[in-house]
Amino acid sequence: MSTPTRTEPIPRTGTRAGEIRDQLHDAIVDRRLTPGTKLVEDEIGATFSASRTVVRAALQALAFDGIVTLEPNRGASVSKPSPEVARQVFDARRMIEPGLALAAAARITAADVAMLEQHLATEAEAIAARGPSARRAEIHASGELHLSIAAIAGNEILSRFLRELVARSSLVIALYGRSGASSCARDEHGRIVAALASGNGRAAAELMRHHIDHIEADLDYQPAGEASIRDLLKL
Amino acid sequence: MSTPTRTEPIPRTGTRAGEIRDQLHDAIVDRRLTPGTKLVEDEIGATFSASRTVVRAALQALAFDGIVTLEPNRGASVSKPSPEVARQVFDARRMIEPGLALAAAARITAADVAMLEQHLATEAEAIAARGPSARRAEIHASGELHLSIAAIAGNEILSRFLRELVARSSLVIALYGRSGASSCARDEHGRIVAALASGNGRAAAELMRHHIDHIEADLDYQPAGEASIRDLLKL
DNA sequence: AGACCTGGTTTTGTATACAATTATGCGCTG
DNA sequence: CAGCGCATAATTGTATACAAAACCAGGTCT
Repeated sequence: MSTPTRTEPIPRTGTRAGEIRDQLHDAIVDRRLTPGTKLVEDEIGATFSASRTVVRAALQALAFDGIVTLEPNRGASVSKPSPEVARQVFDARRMIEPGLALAAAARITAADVAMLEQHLATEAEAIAARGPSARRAEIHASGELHLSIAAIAGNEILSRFLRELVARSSLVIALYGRSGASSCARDEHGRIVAALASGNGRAAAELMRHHIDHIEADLDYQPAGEASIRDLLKL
Repeated sequence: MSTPTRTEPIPRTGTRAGEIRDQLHDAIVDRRLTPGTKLVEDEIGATFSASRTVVRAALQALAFDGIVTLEPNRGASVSKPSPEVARQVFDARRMIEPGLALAAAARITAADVAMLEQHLATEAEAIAARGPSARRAEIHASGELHLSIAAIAGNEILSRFLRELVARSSLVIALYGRSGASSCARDEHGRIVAALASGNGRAAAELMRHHIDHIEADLDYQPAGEASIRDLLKL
């Protein structure tokens, strides 16, 4: 390999696949890698100076999360959730997140409130800024807020579920979103945080439910790609 | 779709690793492999005549489901969920399953009802019979009923979440259960199915919530193993 | 022209080899 | 006889080799 000497800063074993998985995860969630992109094992391995063995482990992990699709003998690619799956993602979020908000309201501390408001500030900053990098930061901050609320609720299993749902949501929005209701969403985020801060769990849960409705309402479940051709011919 | 029972489980990599994963999954869920059991790659490979490569993929998949724990450089073992994790499992089920029952009631067909009643019959049969094999069948049937209700609700993502939660529940019950409230549970299963069959979603959801409460009430969250020694010394 | 074979190329699936790490057993010492 | 090192065995982490499958391009036949 390219490392004849043992000067590696972090030679931690077992962390290599996790590193690659996280990098790919971030790249997919903030849309540097868009749905449908082929993920060739050799390329990724070359990029991260790792063997296919560890790359495969990383891809498998992402496949479990549903954001990468593995087709036998055909390799991995960034998932393209169907409209049906997209609906299921938001149904699942509607089922989980209001309850999570309710639980969070019962356990939230002053430090938690400060952290959430920090997230809001970061998000506002990203929204105000221009450029694709700011868009990525916005997506990241928005997801982070939802995940932070889940973390406050204190259930790691549900947090993990939500992590998957948030990641899949990003793919769904990339495919079916019609731009710009983000500012609306940010305002809703503020209200949710306010409700949580005042300990009003019921209100937070209700706001969260509406928030998810609004996000989904901004989508246009027209199948992308080949189906759009078919639809165009019909019109 | 008003799908039958067919819920495709989890993304499959090859077919080989999936086979091993499913076999191990079943073995863990119906307690032929108990919490803490070491899972050595070579042994499993020899058992299934497969190389360590595929075995590792299978173990990784099970680790992602939370029923196998992977410690770096130390290998895999059947998970021993802590009382804390156990509580989180049931909290998560309380958050998901009543809503799933509600959704199922709105979509259930006559064929679905017949299938659920078939499950009830199988379960009753297993309960009546003696021996460890019957116990395994009982556990299996009980889990299958919950998963079938999820399948009727028609959300594959939530079905997968519940699949994980049911599997983890089996580990939790193996560790902290104090035997025999199963018959009680079966009765509750019958009532839930009846509510679903009559289209009474609210009732089904409420019954489901209580059912989960009852399952958890039968647990004794005393840490097994070393902690019990400590407790014994204190008494 | 279009469908269809066909060879070479790419990419994945699986096994295996070797290095790194952890577990184990045994003799030694006090 | 308990405790401690140290050599050795087991086991995991990672890279690589090779076979099978899919992909691609060009040429042939109808």
